[in-house]
Amino acid sequence: MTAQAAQASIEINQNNTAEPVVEEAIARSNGRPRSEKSMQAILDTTNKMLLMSSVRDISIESVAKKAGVGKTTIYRWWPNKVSLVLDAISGPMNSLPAPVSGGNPKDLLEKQLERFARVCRGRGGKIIAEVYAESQGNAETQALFFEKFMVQHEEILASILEQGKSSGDFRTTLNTALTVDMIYGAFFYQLMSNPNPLDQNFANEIILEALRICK
Amino acid sequence: MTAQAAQASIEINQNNTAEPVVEEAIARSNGRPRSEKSMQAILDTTNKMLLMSSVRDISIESVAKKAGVGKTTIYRWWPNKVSLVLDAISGPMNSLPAPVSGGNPKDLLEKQLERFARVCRGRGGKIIAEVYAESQGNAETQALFFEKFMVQHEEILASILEQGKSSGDFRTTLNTALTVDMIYGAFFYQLMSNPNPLDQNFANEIILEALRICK
Amino acid sequence: MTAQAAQASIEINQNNTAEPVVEEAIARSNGRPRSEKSMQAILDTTNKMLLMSSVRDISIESVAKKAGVGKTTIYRWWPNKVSLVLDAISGPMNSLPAPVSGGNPKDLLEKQLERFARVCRGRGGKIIAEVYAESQGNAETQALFFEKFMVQHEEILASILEQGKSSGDFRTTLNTALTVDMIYGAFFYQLMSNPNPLDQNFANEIILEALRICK
Amino acid sequence: MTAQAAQASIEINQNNTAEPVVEEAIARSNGRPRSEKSMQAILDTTNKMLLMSSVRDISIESVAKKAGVGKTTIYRWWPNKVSLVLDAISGPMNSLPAPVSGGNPKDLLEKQLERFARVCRGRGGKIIAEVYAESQGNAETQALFFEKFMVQHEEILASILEQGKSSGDFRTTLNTALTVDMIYGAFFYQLMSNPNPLDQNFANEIILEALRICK
DNA sequence: CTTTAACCGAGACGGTACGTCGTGTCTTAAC
DNA sequence: GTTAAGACACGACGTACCGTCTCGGTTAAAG
Repeated sequence: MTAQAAQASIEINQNNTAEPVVEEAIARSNGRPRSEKSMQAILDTTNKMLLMSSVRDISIESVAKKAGVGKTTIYRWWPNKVSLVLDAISGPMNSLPAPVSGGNPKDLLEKQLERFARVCRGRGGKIIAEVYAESQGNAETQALFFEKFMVQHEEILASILEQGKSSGDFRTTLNTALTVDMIYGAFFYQLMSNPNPLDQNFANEIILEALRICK
Repeated sequence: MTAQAAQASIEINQNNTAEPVVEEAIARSNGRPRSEKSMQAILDTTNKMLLMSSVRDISIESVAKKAGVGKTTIYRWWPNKVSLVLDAISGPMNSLPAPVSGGNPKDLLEKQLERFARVCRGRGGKIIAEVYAESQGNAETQALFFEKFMVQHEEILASILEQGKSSGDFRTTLNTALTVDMIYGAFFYQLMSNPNPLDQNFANEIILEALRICK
Repeated sequence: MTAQAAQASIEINQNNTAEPVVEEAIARSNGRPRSEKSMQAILDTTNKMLLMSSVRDISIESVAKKAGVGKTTIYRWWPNKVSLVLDAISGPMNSLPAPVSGGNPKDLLEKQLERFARVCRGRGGKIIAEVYAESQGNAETQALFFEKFMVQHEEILASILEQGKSSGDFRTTLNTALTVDMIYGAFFYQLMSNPNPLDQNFANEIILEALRICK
Repeated sequence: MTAQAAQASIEINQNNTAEPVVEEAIARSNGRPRSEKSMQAILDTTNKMLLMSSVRDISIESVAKKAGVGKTTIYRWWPNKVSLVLDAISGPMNSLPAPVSGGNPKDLLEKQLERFARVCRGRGGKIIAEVYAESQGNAETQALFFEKFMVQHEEILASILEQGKSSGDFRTTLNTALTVDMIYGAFFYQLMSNPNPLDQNFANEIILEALRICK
C-alpha cells in the first residue's frame, strides 16, 4: 500500500504544500542521506495507528516497532510525539480544496467554515483534538500545534472578517481576534466535550450563527 | 496550616457548597472509617503541587509520597489523576460569590461571565485547561470534567440566554447551546493557546462581544 | 461439609491429641467469648486452600476473605502464616496410628519410618516441605516448624536407635543424632527436589537402607 | 574494587570455570551490547547484600537501587530473584580446589565431603539454604537450584560411590542415589534446622559416618 | 576507489510511574 | 472484649515508555 493510499483513509483534507517534514539541513556535504523509505514508513505507521488508537495511547516505541525502524531514527527527526503526529496528519491534508479567495465576505466565511468543518469530521477531528490536548502542558508543543495547524486557519478567517468589515458586509464593531477565538473555540469545545465525532448539524448551525454574529 | 488556607492560594473561587469529595457511602455500618486527615492531606498536597507543576507532571506516586499517605489510599477513593485534581480544585472554589440570579438578562450575562473569568484568572485557569486536556483520550474522564466542572457553568449561562430571549432582551434567533459553546469555547481556546495566564483584557472584551452577539 | 470431612482429604495422618490450637486463655472473665466457629472456619479454609495452592501463594488476606473472617482475628491468634498452616495441618493428623512402641528395634525402626512416610505421601508431603521452606529466613518460624512438627518424629527415631544400640541390634558406632538427620534429611531432600509428590519406591528403599546402615 | 575481591568475602568456594552468567546470545549481530559493568554491579551488589540480609529480605528493587541500575536491566537478564542469587553466588565459587579425582574411593569420598562442607560453612551455607528454601513453591526455580548448584555435587558423589562399589571398597548393597540423598539431605537438614551457621563438628562427623555407612 | 561522515536497525541502558497485592496495624459499630 | 469489616502506611511487584547510548553495517559524496 502506498503512503498516499494509507493516508487517504483519514478524512483530513487540506491544501498545504507538502513541505519538508523537518527543516532541511542546509547543504549537508557528505554522509549517508536520510532514508525516505524510513520516513514514509514512520508517517504511514503513525497514521495507521491513529485510526485505531488515541494519540495518548500511541508511543514512539510502538511506532518504531511497527514501522520496522529504530527508535533513534524517529527521535533524530522529531523531538516528541506531538511533532510526529502533526507531521503525520499534515500529509493526508494535501488532497484538498484550496483555501477560499474571491467572492463576497459572507460566501467566503461560509466556505472557509465548511472547509474547516470537513477537516473536523470523523476520526480526523478527534485526532486533532487529541493532539491539541496532548500538546498542552508543554509550552513548545503547545506553540507547535498552533503553528503547524491552526495559524493558517486563523489567518484566513481573520482576513475574511477584516474584508467584510471594510466592505460593509460585517459590522465594524466586530472584534476580529475574539470572533476567531469564538468560532474555532466552539469547534474544539465540541470536539472535546464528548467521545463521539463532530455532529453534522453542529457544523451547519455554527455557520449560520457565525453569519448572524457578524452582521 | 488549614486546608482552607492552603487552598486559598489557588485563585479559583466559586460558590459551591463544600459537597463531599466522593459519593458518600450510604450508611456504611462498620469497618474503620475513612481518615479525614489523609483525605485533606491528599487534597492539600495536590493543590500545593498544582501551584508548581503542570497536571501532566504530577503523579499519583508523588502526591502519595508528599502527603505521607499510601498510594492505595489515593486509588481507593479516586480512580485516576483527573478525578483527584478535579476534587482538589473544587475545594478552593467554595469561598465565592453565589451564582448570579435576579436582575435583567444583560446584567446577569455580564456578571456570570465575570464570575467565570475570575475562575480562569492566574494559575487557576491554566490548571483547569490542563485538567481539561488531561481528561481527553479517555471517555470517562472526559465526561467527568464536564460533569464536575463545566455543567454548572453551562446551565447557568444557558438559562440566562433563554431568559433574555423570552424577555425580549436577546434576539430570538440566538442558538442557545451554540452560543454557550462559543463563549466557553473561546475561554478554553485562549487558555490553551499560549503558556501565559488568561489575558485580563480578553475577559473584558469577550463580555462586550457576548452582549453584542446576543442583541 | 464438615471440617472433619474437608480435612480428611489431606493425606496427613498422625496421632496427636487434638490439643487446643493456641494456648487457652485461662479463665477469661468477661467480654465476648472467642468464636470457635471462626477458628474452625479459618483452619478449614486454610486446609482447603492448601489443596489447591502452595503455601507461598496463600495469603492471610485471602484466608480471611474466604473464611468470612476479619484479618485481625487471624492475627490475634497466629503471629504469621507458618503458625497458621502448621496448626491447620496438625488437625488432619489426628486420625492416625499411635506412635510405635514395644517390639524389637528393627521392627520399630521400620514401623516408625513407614509412619513418617505415610505423612509425606501425596499433597501432604508437599505441603510440609512448603511450610518448611517458608519457615526459613526467620529464626522464630524456623524453630516453630521443628517444635510443632519434627521434634516428635526426631525423638521417637532417636529413642529407637538408642534402644537398638543398647540391645545390640544396632552397631554402637552409630551416631544417633546424625543418623536422624540423614534419614529425615533424605526425606526432605527428596520432597524438595522435584515438583512431584514423594515417590512410593523411595519410602521402601530408604527403610531398607536405614536398616542396613544401622547394622 | 574488582568483582573478584567483592565476591571473595563470601565464603563460598568451588572450582567452576567462570562460565558466563547467562547463556551467551550466540552471535548477536547488532544492537547495543550488554553492559558488563552493569552486570558486575548487579552481581556484586547482590553478593554484598547477601552478607547482611536473608534472601527473603532482598528485593530486586533494592538491588537495582543499590547497584545504580534500572530494574528493567535486572529483569532483562534474570527472570526472578532465585536466578539472580544463584548466579551471584556462583561467582565466588571459582577460587576453589578442583573437584577430587584419582586416589582410592574412601579418600575421594572424604575429600569431596570436605569440599562440600567448606561451601556450607559460615554465611555461605545459610545463603545456600535460603535460596534452596526460596526456590520451593515454584517448579522452575526449584529445578534451577538443582541444575545450577546441586547437580554437580550429586554427580561427583554418585560417581565416587559407584567407583567404590566396583573396586570393592564399598559394599555392593549400597543404594547410590539414596546415599547421595541422605548425605546432602543431612547437610541441608542441618542448615535449615537452626539459625546458626553449620557446626564445624557436624562436618567432621558426617564424613566419619558416611565412611561407616559405605563399608 | 578509498576515505569520511552521517545515516540506519537493533536493542540495552538508567529512570519514572504505573496500578496491584500483601503486610501487619488501626479504628469503628455490633454483639 | 472479641468480632467482621475494612481503612491505613508501607514496600515490592513486574510492565511500559521515556529519551539516550552504543554497536555493526550501509550509503554516497569528496578526495
